[in-house]
Amino acid sequence: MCAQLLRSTTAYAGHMARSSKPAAPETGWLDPDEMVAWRAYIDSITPLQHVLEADISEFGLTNGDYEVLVRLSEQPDHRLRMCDLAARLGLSPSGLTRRLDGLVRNDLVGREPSPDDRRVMLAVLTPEGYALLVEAAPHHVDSVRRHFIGLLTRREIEAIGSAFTKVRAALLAEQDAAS
Amino acid sequence: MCAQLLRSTTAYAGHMARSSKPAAPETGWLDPDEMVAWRAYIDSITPLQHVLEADISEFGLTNGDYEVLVRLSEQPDHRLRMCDLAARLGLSPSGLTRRLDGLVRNDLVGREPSPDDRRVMLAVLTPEGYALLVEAAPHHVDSVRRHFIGLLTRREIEAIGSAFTKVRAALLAEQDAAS
DNA sequence: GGCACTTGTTTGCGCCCGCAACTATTGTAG
DNA sequence: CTACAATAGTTGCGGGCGCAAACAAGTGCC
Repeated sequence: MCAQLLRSTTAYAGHMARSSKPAAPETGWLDPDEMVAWRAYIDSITPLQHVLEADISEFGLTNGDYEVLVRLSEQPDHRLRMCDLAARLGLSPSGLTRRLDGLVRNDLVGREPSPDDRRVMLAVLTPEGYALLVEAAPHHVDSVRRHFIGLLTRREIEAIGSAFTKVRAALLAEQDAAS
Repeated sequence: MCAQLLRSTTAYAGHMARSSKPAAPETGWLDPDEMVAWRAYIDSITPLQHVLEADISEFGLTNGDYEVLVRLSEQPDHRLRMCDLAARLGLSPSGLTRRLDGLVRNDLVGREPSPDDRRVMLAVLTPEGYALLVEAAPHHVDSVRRHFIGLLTRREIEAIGSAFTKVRAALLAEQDAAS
């Protein structure tokens, strides 16, 4: 419980001993509430991904595979340019190529050249892929509820929604600015 | 914005068309608030890890390396059994072995056999490792504040703290029960 | 004390994925 | 029209990491 604070104060004390300035550049160290939030978040995300992965593996999918199917299913024509799909998944171009390789092997996704631009390949959800998504989605949602959403109060859910919406927007703005 | 809902309703409609039952097994689909929270969270964690990784790379560290140094620094004697360290990091035994390989090569961490149990190796923070942590920590905290904590209200910080504390506790209890 | 059983760590293998290099188009000047 | 830049995608390479097997060492039971 207070290990998080010990952690920070340990390094902080060391920093204090070596630094001539009284505190960090401009923002300062995390206060107890901030530290609790950050540590709980950091300690949760990895195991949370792991349990979701374990649950979805029942359908022969990885978390990443599932996310591909979801993104394609969101499109009216069930297809998406590789680069757009990569951006939505936060994946590098090469990473997306390999991931699609696996899905294409299993006939869950197809590749087709775009008629508009001969550079682009479209990833297209196959009927099999859509059927598998439809089958897996309720179980996935159930898994999310059991391990995450279902543990929270309405107030916490709303706060997480507004908080991470801001975080996501800031990250998107930052990477847009970098381009 | 409403893509999250479209996403879910798309798959949900497909499921409805194929299922004879009126809804998911017992819990049901995510309502709008829950969906916003889940999607914002899922869309944030990967890019958030990426920016933190980019910031910490200034010190020649990966996020995972940094976490090793932190966990060791939390211990009074700056050492930890491999298996305990692996558990704290959510890493498999083999994963931890390789990660330590890198840190040992850079003299940030040392290995020493435990005097109590000749099976166990202790990972020990070297003076260089501790010095690097002390140097990097304020910048890391600043990065966390700029990309995450600093964007949130006090209410959101408290809610995230209590929410993920519960999530983490449930995940730990679950994996303890599995052993 | 000996023999099974558990625990702690490392290694072989394979998968995932990012980076840099390369190819194929398309867009833009001149 | 041609040359150069920008964009889309794939491939070679290397690093990170999980799983299963191997091995070492401790524990329990007779």
